Amino acid sequence: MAPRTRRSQRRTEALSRERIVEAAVELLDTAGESGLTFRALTERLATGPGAIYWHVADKDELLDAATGAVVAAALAVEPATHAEAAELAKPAESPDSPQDKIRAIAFGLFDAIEDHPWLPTQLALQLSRSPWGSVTPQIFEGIGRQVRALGVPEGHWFTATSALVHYILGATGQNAANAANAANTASARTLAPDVDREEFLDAASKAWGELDPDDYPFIRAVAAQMREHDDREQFLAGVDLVLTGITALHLPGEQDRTTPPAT
Amino acid sequence: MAPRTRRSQRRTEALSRERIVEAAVELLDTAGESGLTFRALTERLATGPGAIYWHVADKDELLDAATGAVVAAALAVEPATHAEAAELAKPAESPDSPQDKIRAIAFGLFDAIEDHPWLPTQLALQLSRSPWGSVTPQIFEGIGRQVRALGVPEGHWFTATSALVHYILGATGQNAANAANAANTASARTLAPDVDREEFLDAASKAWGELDPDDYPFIRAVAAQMREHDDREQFLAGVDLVLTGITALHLPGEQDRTTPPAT
DNA sequence: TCCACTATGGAGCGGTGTTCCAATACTGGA
DNA sequence: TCCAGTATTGGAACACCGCTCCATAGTGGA
Repeated sequence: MAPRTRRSQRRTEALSRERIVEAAVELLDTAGESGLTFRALTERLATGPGAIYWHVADKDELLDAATGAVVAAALAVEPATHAEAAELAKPAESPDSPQDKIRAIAFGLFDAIEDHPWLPTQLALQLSRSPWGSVTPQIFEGIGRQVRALGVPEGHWFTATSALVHYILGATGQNAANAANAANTASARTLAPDVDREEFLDAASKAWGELDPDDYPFIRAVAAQMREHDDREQFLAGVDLVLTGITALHLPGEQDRTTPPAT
Repeated sequence: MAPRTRRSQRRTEALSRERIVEAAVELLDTAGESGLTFRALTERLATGPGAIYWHVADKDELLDAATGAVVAAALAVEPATHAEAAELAKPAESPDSPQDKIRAIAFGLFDAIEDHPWLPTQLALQLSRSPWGSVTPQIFEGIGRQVRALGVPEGHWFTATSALVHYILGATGQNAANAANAANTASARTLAPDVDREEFLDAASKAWGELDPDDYPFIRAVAAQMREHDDREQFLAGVDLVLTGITALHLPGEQDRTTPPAT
């Protein structure tokens, strides 16, 4: 059982589930997924494993909680923060449209991986391990409300929402690797603009380019675009693609409100 | 280094990377992800860890190889095997259309999780860990060729293919949990039709239905559909949704060839 | 004052991935 | 045919992990 009431102060700040989760997130951020260890955690919190296990059942549960906390923070950001990206692509569209809100959620998660490179892996794990956990529903709910607001008929809510969520989580995950590289060196947003990100993409697209041309003609063909693409733009294009599918399929009267044919 | 030439027979079948990967897949299938242990592997192959490490660098590399082998097998199945599902939804469409081939690939992977419940987790992990590995390109290439065949302009190949691949892998993953349950009891295809699958979905949708109605109104609303939906049908609907987005966005002249407005 | 209960920290257990190394199987050349 | 020398093997040992168990300390109520 967990502590029920808050008690008087101790010499050191009392241990709590929140403090543990917070420490776990920091460890994940600074030391990577393999850095989150009960040993490291006990050292950081100046306690023993037993104390931690009184607040948390499992390492899995701890990972769940850490992921949930980060996702909640990412979803709680002011939607306007990410409006730039949305307006970047559709200046003519109402800024409060469900489409824009979906894009805002998507970018909220997309941007969260910059500080938390371990996020996509955990999201993917929890999606395929326990979809009914505490974190997947957060995302599903956020996207789903906007799908409903779009006017999608109720019978298709699940499919439409799933398509969006899966794309967002998948694409976010694919971009995790480079983000991890960028984050490992110095503060991410500084000038020195991703020297090793280039290096990394070089290696990746080189690896793809070196695949057997007979077996992988398509991949070799897109390897070039891979190197030049802008992550956020590409990501947004994918979200809009799914949005287009939803509106074209379920809102026959409103195709014009979605992305016009690309240039 | 790996063995270069095949040698004469030994008393026991010579150890080889193939034999190791094969054993790993069997262990994963029968004992789950936690069942793949170097100890279990050495016992099954009647050897020591050192011998295995001469053929395989890492446990990660072993998992990669196992995943790659299973994916290759799944993609190699006769496309007609899964045509049923495609025709189920669009009897009027040419059976060899790129759309149908994409659906066939999707169902190939979808069906593979029945025998290999660990697949989606590994796919998700490798997608977010090393997208340039040996398994992601296989899927990307297969889907990408059909995207190209659809007539999508080259500049959008990457986005369109990504959207499809991410949806397929994500949705496959989400369905992994129930499949795992179904597989754990007796042979999967037998009569006794998923007693515990129902049980499982009950628990899942019940858990969703019990979420705080104030925080999760949307999820509670779809929890009902969740229980009744047919996995394959739902999965197909998602694939078609993305396909519709692709054609509507990039092939303005051919919307009529894709899914008509649902009933 | 005593007691039941919450909460803590540490010793230690079983198990894991991995390394290291001595011993063996095998090969090509003398 | 024998003999280096390399390719391959099996097993002991290591460092580390998640986790359990337990003796103990703090706390509030009777």
